Amino acid sequence: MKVAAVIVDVPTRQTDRPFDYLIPERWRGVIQPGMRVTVPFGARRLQGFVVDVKDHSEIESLKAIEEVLDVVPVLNGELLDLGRHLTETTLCFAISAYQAMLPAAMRAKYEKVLRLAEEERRGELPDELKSLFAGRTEVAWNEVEAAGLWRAAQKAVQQGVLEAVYNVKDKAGKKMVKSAALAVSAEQAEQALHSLPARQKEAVSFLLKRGEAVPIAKLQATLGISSAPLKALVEKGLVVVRDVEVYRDPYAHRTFQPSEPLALTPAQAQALAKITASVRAGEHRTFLLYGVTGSGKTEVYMQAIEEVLRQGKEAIVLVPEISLTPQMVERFKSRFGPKVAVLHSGLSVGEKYDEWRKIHRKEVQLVVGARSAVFAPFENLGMIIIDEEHETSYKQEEMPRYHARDVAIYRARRHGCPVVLGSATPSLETFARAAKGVYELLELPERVADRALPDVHVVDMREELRSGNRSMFSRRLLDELRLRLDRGEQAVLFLNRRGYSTFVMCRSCGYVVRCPHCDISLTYHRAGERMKCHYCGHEEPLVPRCPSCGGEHLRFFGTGTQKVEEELAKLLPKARVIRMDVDTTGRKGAHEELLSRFAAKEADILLGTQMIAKGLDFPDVTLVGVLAADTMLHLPDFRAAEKTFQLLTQVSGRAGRHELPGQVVIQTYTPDHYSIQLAARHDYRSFYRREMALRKAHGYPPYYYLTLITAAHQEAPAAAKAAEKIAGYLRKQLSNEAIILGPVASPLARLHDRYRYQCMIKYKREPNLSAALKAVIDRYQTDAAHGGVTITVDMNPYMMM
DNA sequence: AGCACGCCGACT
DNA sequence: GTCGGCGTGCTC
Repeated sequence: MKVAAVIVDVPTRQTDRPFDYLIPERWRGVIQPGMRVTVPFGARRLQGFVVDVKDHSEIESLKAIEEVLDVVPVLNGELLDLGRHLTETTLCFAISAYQAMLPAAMRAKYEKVLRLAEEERRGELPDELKSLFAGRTEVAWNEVEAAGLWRAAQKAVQQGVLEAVYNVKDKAGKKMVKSAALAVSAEQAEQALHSLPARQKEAVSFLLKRGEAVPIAKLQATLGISSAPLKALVEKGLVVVRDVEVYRDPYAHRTFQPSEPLALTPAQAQALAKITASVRAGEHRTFLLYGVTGSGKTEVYMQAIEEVLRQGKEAIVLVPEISLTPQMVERFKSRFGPKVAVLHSGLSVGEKYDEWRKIHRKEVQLVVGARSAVFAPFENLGMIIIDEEHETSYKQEEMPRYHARDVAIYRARRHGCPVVLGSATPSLETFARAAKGVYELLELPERVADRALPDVHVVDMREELRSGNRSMFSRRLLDELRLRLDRGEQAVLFLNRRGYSTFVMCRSCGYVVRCPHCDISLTYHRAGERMKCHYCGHEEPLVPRCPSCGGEHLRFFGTGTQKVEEELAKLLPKARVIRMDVDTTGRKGAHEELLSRFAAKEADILLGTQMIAKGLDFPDVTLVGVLAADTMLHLPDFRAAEKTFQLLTQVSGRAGRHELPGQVVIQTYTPDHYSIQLAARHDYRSFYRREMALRKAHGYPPYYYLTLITAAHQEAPAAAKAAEKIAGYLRKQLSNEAIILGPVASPLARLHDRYRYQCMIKYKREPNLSAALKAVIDRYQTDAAHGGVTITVDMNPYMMM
C-alpha cells in the first residue's frame, strides 16, 4: 500500500476528485483513509483528506505526501461515506463535505513566506527588498504585497535569491498547561519528605495526595507558594515540569445540580416505550414526537437517552442554535454530567475543538449541539434526536447545503438506530410523512401537570388605528402589561425586527435610503445614529437631509426593537425592560447574562426578536405579546404562512408554563388570516389540512420537490443571460413532468453588488436531475466563471431569496 | 483557488 | 526591442 488517494483543499469543480500521492516508506501501513495530510499541489502545499490507500496508480510520476496531521483518522469509514453521499445529494465538492464534518480548528490555515535562499546571496537582493529583509531571513508574503514589492520579489524568486515557502498550519492547537508531577516513585518521595524545607515539603505532599500532574499555577495558588520551592525541587530531581494537555472547558466555572428522571404522563410513557423498544431492537425508525408546547418532550428525550446509554451506545441531540440556551444546556448537564459534550456557535474555535476531541476519544457518550453536531464522530450511535424539527436553521445555507434531518436519517439507517423528531408545530413535510406512515407518530396532546394552553387574543390593529390609537401598542396589550407590572409578574414581548425603523423615506420626494450593495432598504439604528444593511452588514451614518432632493423631512417607517424599547420607556416609565436581539447579544456571554437577569426578576419585560421565541421557560411569565404578527406573512416564500403559524405557536408557548395561567396578545393587520386564527386556537391539525391543500394546488412541497438555481453577476444582463441558458438546457434535459419556472430576478435582486436571477425546478421524480445539474455546474460554472458569473444550486431550498 | 505559462500594447 | 497587462489551463 504505497499510494494514497487524497482530496485536496481546493473547492472547485476541476479539482473535485482524488489525486494520487506516494506514501513515503516510513508511513506505509500508518496512513489510513480519513487522515489529514499535507501534500504538494502545483507550486503550493495544501491540506487534504486521504480517502483511499492502494498499491498502484495510473499516474506515472507521483509526488509524495509531506506530512501526516493525524495519528488516528479523524473521519471514520462511515463519515467518509456520508461525505460522498452529501456530494451527490447536495452537489457540493467533496472537500467541502469533509470540512463541514470537522471543527473549524482542524481546517488548515495557509501562509506564504519568502525565504532568503542562502545567506551569502543577501547582497543580490534588489535594493527595495533589502530593508524588508534586514536582520531576518524570512518575510511573510502579505508584508511584501502590502509594501507593493510584488514584482521585485517574484523576480528574486526566479533568480533563486529568494524561495517561496508554503506553510500549512492548524488553526488552533491543543491547549497545554505547564504542570508539575513527581519525578520519582511515591515511596521515594515519602522518604525524601523528611529532609525537605517546609514549602517544598508541602508541595511534594500535595503532589503525592493528588497522584497526578498538577498545573503549576494551581499548585502555587492552592498552597500559596512562589515558584522558588518548585524550582528547587526540580533541581533536586524530585519533581518534573512538563506540558500537559488540558481541555478548555466552557462550563468549568459552573456547577450543575444533579437532576433525577421525572414521573411521566401516560402519553409521555407511551412515547418513551416506543422509542426505547426501537433502541433495544437496534432497528432504524423515524419517530415524530408531536407534542404541544410545555408537554414535556425534553423529559422524554432524556429518559430515552438513558436507555441508549444503558445499552452502551451513544446519542446525539440537535437543538436549533437560538434555543441552545444556557437553560437547555443546564438540563442536559444536570442529568448526564460529564457524559455530555456541548457544541454551539458561542464557543471559541479552541473550545469546539476540545469538545469534538472528547467525542472522538469516546470520553463522552452524548452530544448536545446545533446543526453540525449531527456529524459527531460516534461509532456506536443508539439514537439521534432533533428538537424543534421544523426549524429552518437545520438547513445549512452554504456548501454543503445539507439538512440535518436528512443527514440524521442517513446515519441512523446505517447505525440501525431511531431518529426522534420533536416539535409542537412539525414542518408540513414531516407531518405528511407521519400521516403516510413513513414516520411513526407519537403524540403528547396535553401539557404536563394539566396546565392549560394560554388564552390567545388577536387584536386587529386596523381597528385600533380607526379608533385613534396610532401607537404600536394596542390598548389591550398595554392594559395587560400594566396588570403584570401591578402584580409583579413578567411579560415577554416579541418583534421580529431589530434596529429602530425598517426604512427611512424622504417626505418631500419619496426617496428611500437603500444599501449601495444590495437591493434593499437600510435599517436605522438609534445607537450611534447609523443606517445598517441587515443582509451584507454595510453601515453608514444617518444623513440629516435627503440625499436626493436635499429636503429635511426624513421620516422613519416601520418599527424595530429599539423603537419599541424607547416607546415602552415613555408609556410605562416604571417598567424595567431587557432588550434581546443581535445587537445586544453580540458580546460573548451577553445572551446568558441577559436571561439570568430576567430570571432573577431584575426586569419586568423581556423584549426581543426570534431568539426569545424558543426554549425559554420562566415561571413568572404570564403574558406574551406579539407586536406585529404579519411581518413574515408577506414575504415572497411559500412557507410564509407555515413560518408564521410556527412562530406564533412557539412564542405563545412561553406563557403560563408553571402555576400561573398564561395570556397571549397577538397584534396584526390581517386578523382573519388562517395562520393567525388557527395559531390562536392552538389548532395545528386544521392548519396542516388547510396549508396542505394550498401546497397541493400550487405545486409546492411536500407534493413537489424543489431545486433553486441562482446566477449572480455584477451586471444584470450577464446574470439574466446565464440563467436563461441554464433554464433552456434543463428544459431539454428533464422530463415533461418537471416544471421549470423562470428565470426571474431573485426577490433579493441584488446582494453584495451582484445582480441575481433564479430558476425554480419543481418535480416529483426526476432521475436525471442530478446528472443534469452537475452538467450545468460543469459547463456554465467553468466557462461562466471567467465571465464572473457564479451559479449556485440548492436542492430543497429553505431560503427563497 | 493560486500559480505558471503565453500572447498582445506602451515605454526605457 | 522589453516590461507588464491579463486570458487559459493545470495541479497527482
